[in-house]
Amino acid sequence: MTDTSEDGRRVRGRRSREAILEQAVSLASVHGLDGLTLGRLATAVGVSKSGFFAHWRDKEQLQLDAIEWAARQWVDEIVRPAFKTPPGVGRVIALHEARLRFYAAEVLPGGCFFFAAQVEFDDRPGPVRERVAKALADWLGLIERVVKEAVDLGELVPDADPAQLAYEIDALGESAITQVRLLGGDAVYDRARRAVRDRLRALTTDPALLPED
Amino acid sequence: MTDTSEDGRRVRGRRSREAILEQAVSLASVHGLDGLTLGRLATAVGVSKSGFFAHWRDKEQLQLDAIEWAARQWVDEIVRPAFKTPPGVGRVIALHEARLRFYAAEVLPGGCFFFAAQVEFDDRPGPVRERVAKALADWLGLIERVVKEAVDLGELVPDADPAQLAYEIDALGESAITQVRLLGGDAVYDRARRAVRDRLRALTTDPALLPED
DNA sequence: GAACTTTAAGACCGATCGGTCGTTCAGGTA
DNA sequence: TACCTGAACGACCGATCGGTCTTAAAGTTC
Repeated sequence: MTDTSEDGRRVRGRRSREAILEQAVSLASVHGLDGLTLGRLATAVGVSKSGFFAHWRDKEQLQLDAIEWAARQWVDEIVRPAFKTPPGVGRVIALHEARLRFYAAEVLPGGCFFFAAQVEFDDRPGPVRERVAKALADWLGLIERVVKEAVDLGELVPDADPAQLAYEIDALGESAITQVRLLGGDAVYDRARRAVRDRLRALTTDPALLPED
Repeated sequence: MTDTSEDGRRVRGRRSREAILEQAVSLASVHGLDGLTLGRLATAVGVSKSGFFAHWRDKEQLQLDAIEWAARQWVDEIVRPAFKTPPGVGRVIALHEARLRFYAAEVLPGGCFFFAAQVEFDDRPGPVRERVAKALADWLGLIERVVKEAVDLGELVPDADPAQLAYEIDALGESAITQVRLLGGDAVYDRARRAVRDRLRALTTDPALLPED
């Protein structure tokens, strides 16, 4: 019996498992990974609380799988679309703006799953924290690589520091979601967009590579 | 009997009230304003749970007062020291770096009280949310005014956009605390510092106003 | 159809949540 | 002394927390 068999029981199980995970990520983006209680999740999905334990050993396992699910979503909705833009400055901008579009589209009711998870677990040791840290490191590493590509292609000046720029681009994108949710106003997204464009404009070898305001 | 009387009972009450608030801000910086449970707080302060209700009607009132306390701390530890630097670009930098010093000094065990509160309450309606939103708006407004001062003094080019810069400076400072806590490494603070210096250097009328790297 | 596996439900557990109650005690007033 | 006020306590409340146990039902294998 292989993993790819079509055992009707396992198919059913996998479906409800995925339905639960999707709801879990949504709920966690609002209430946080800790505020994501089994009771809330159960009623939201329409499943009995004890039914969870057929799929996950305990809440922590559920949290870890929810992170995995959210990471996949992040790649699908942000990284992959942005990578349709060819390497270079354009791809750096595409990555940043794909993130802003993801926020603006309100894919998750709470705005940003990872942001909530980072703030929540940055000082609580354990596997969840480690997984969240890895997600952040991966994301920063990804930006850094895309920036480095642009440098290697000669589209950014050679002494542009990819790690430094990765920090700045992430920071300028991250703040948008909190400010939008707390203070409202579309101006925030414009500022986040403009900030990165201005920053890159100062470092690009050919201003024509950048879109106008 | 005036408010300034020295009724020993009220003096005692005020002292324990302040001791509780201080602990509350510390705990909330770690566990969040919601994870700040009365039981945890009680044992941390060494007070019985029910004793709280002599001072606060309910948990929400305690949360609101904790925010007030944290706001005062923010002013005392960051704004006031930075304002010793005279108006201009120097004060803009002083404000940003005072914040980073506040983080680096680990004044609060959880890093940043307001950051945690913002992420937690950005989508939960109620007075706590409104108070947190006000705190953010005040902080952004403060940066904006300090930037505007620098423009008016001619230290920044006239078309520098204070609101835009306020967004960027806040974002570049905010990200530091999460990254430091989650990934560690002092390089993060250096990046946050350098980011703002570079940004201002591009807009200043006199490079001598800015410190070297 | 019997044996077995997987998903899911219901009843229930001890712990903890925010909060109320009546009481005690220290400090101040008459 | 008698009385009053404010701070703080222990006991207790219903609700909910994460989690366990037993059982039923659906699907697969022989």
